[in-house]
Amino acid sequence: MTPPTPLHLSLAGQAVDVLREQVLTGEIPPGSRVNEVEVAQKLGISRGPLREAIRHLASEGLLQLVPHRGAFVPDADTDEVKALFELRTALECAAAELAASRRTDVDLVRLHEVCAESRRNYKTGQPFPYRLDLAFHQTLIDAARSPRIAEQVRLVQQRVVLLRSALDDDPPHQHASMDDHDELVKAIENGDAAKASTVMRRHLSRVCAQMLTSLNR
Amino acid sequence: MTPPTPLHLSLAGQAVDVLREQVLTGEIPPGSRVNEVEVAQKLGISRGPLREAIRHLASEGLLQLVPHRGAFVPDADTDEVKALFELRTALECAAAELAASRRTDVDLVRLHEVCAESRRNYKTGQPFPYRLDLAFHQTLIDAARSPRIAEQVRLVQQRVVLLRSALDDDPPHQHASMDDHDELVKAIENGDAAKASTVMRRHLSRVCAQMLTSLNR
DNA sequence: GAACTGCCAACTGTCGACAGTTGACAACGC
DNA sequence: GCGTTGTCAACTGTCGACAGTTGGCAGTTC
Repeated sequence: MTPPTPLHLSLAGQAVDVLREQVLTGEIPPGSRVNEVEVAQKLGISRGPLREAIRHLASEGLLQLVPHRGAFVPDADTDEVKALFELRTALECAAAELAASRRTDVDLVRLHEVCAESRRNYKTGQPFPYRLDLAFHQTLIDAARSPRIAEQVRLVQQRVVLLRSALDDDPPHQHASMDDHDELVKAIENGDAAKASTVMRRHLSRVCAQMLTSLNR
Repeated sequence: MTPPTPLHLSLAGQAVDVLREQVLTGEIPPGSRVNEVEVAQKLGISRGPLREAIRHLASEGLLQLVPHRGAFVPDADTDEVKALFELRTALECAAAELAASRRTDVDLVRLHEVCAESRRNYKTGQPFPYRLDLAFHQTLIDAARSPRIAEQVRLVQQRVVLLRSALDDDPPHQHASMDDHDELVKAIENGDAAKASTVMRRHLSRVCAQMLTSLNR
């Protein structure tokens, strides 16, 4: 039981969750417009809370607001991918450095576990699920113990997911990614911040390059 | 006259500007609450646009939302300062590296000019104005030519300004800061990304330490 | 006197309606 | 035919009012 728990999310909060899901899964495709009255009716709420939800998602970069025109799902674009990965690199390299000096034994166990699951999945011959890639980076971020950096990384990763859905990207090259991840864990385990940062940079640069290839075809 | 110019910022947009100013200058002091009806009346608008403005500022970190209680100006707090400067260091070090490899001659002129103005100000014996410090960092960020990083840096610096107003911080040590800035410009001029990053890290760590001292007294 | 209970005012969350703007299409002039 | 102008429907921006929640205060009980 949760006695005085306001598990009662506001309508705006619920709308944020639903809309975010629909945007990230591509249910609302990139480039399309979000009609306030239409969506509000569909969700069974009035325009007020929905507007708040839209503005919130816009602040996360999942929607673009145009005055008097409405909200649009941003489309993939080369410059945006580059700019986003420059930000992601700055954040995640810093996180990798911090993780190397702050990680606990529990963090290491978790990191190894994610890597192990990736290898198990690899043996099945199935494609590398984004879920596992995200899980790895999430675990690493947590090990860095820097709430503000973690917050920003989460937002950036969210936008990367959106970009992927926009350009139906191939799944990441599992073998290369797995090796990068393993090397990262090793560096973090050894407390080698410089190495961790270098590996992370190489890893992200590879992922970015792949997305740019997907974009230009 | 501005014929078809939509220089006509929406009421919500105007409210954002006014409120941001009031929060950053401490006119609405840290810890205090923003009453929707009261402020809306004062601004001569209804609660709708004001709510949007409040939510927007909350997404920038200048206000904290508490369900069913309202919006509060966040108060200074040691952990928050540390976490914020970890984020700022990650972003500005990356920016310094990028600036070292991307800066144009015009960028260098601008950077030198800001440094020169700081030295001129120093000779007058007046305290180091935040304006000059901000101008330097802003110029450096522009030279990095990374829009997403620039955007985040601006948000972080804004929160630093808020923290300063919260703990009526001493102005930065002009001499040390000026030296740091000069060294940074030199590294950027030489295209030495590693050096630029190192100097920036030292600079920010010094500024952070000073803020923490101000906080504990 | 301390703890509990029930009320109350203040405020936020939500709604429906009106006003202003935009983009598109049709009518018009050349 | 092509550019211009006028009109209109659709949509966003804004408003005022109602409903639900919160924290505090008075009253009650032990």
